[in-house]
Amino acid sequence: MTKNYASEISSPLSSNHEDYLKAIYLLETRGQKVTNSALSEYIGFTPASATNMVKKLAQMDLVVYERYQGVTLTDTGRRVALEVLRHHRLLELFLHKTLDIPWDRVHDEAERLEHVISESLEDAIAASLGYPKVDPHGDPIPSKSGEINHTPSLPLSRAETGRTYTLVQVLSHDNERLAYLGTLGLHPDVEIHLQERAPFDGPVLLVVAGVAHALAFEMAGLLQVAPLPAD
Amino acid sequence: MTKNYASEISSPLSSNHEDYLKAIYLLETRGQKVTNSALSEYIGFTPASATNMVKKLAQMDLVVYERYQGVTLTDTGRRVALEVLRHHRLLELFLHKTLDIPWDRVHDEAERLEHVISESLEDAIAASLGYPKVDPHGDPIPSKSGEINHTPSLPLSRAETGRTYTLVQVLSHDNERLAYLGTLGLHPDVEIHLQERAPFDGPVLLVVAGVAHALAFEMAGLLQVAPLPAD
DNA sequence: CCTACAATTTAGCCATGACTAAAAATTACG
DNA sequence: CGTAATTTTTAGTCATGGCTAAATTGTAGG
Repeated sequence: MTKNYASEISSPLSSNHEDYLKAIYLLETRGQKVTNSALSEYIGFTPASATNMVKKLAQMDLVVYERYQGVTLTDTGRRVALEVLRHHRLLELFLHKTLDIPWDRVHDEAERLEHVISESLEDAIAASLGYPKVDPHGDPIPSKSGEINHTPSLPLSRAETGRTYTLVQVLSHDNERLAYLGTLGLHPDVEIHLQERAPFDGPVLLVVAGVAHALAFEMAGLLQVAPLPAD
Repeated sequence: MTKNYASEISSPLSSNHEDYLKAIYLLETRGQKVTNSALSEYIGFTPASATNMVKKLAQMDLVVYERYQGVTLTDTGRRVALEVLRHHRLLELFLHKTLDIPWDRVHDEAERLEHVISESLEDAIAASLGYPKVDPHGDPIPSKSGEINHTPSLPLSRAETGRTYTLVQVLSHDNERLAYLGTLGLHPDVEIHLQERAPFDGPVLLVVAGVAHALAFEMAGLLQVAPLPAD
């Protein structure tokens, strides 16, 4: 299990180290400052444990940490986080496409597998999938060198009525929600016609594959869409 | 990662627990009594560590352990060992067939993956492979209910000269040895004609796919063969 | 600007499971 | 059958990384 980032790092990283780094990355992406309590809530440990771990990550130069001020990834830390995220998303797609595992069940499995696959297995998986760019939820898969490109998109809840969009990304890892959305045919790449929006952030009326559905406002906020090219 | 054996077991098992149980199973299969030092050597820890762990496994009713007398699997312990072994061998075959990973590189990968795949992923893998009976080395894959059938076979080093055999199993996990055997075309299911044997456990002359090779006695001892049905 | 409240960190505890060194039991041989 | 050599276990240490409770720091409102 020689890792790509192995050369840059003093001591080997546990699954937990990797989970923390991944969490910090994802929280940083959300924009706000990453406090230890936000981090602890995200990973499901107590704030004290997060402080503890963050200190260790700082010693390894994976994060910059100043007491009471929150935490930031270093370049090396970001490399690690992106590698884990690459593993995760490649695995999700692989499980979905190669083993027909429904998109609402790939996350938990990938969550464990991501920490134990070797670089060469990662490569083999990427090759067998044709070097894909997004996972089954439309989340971008970082490249081997750590680049990640976010396709421009907007939440369906803010889109214009009367227009047709392509669904590019579903911002949820909640199994039940995903299963529900799946029953409506709402997967990335599907076309959605936005028929009507109730006022005051009310539900949304949309048409997918000729069938009309009502969707709660907050649910529509999870659906990132892009206008059709010729629209 | 709800395990099949979960219902029978008090506390969850770590990867290490599973590795110990698997090792005990494999050593038991070899026939001799499983001492803690044999066990410790097999798994690569000190004898003291093995004693330590064996005590814990005994508390969990996974093994029967009597001081200075070695260790034996209970029925539950054997169930766990066979489940891990099933994971391992299914994964080896899956990596080999689905991702074209050479047979001399599947072992180490499977060694880590076996501890983290869910029962449902195990099922999906087994189904996608058509419920196979053996892994790429010819080792039998235990069934979901814990049955395992050893095809009758004999080591090539004890076979009769002048006859043709089917290679059914290669008893080695050493990467280099496997790679070497692979270059000779020696994979399970291949036909081997045993041409000649040097006396006093000397090398063996055999023909594989029309090509003659000399093989050291000990290497031939790793090749389990069965006589051709009509021979 | 000072106090009260919330967020954060520290201190100290626990379980896990490796290790070494010393003690105890077993085995083997004269 | 008793003693020496070997095997095995025990005792005690360490690192990891979670936890709770207490102390500290930051922040917001009067």
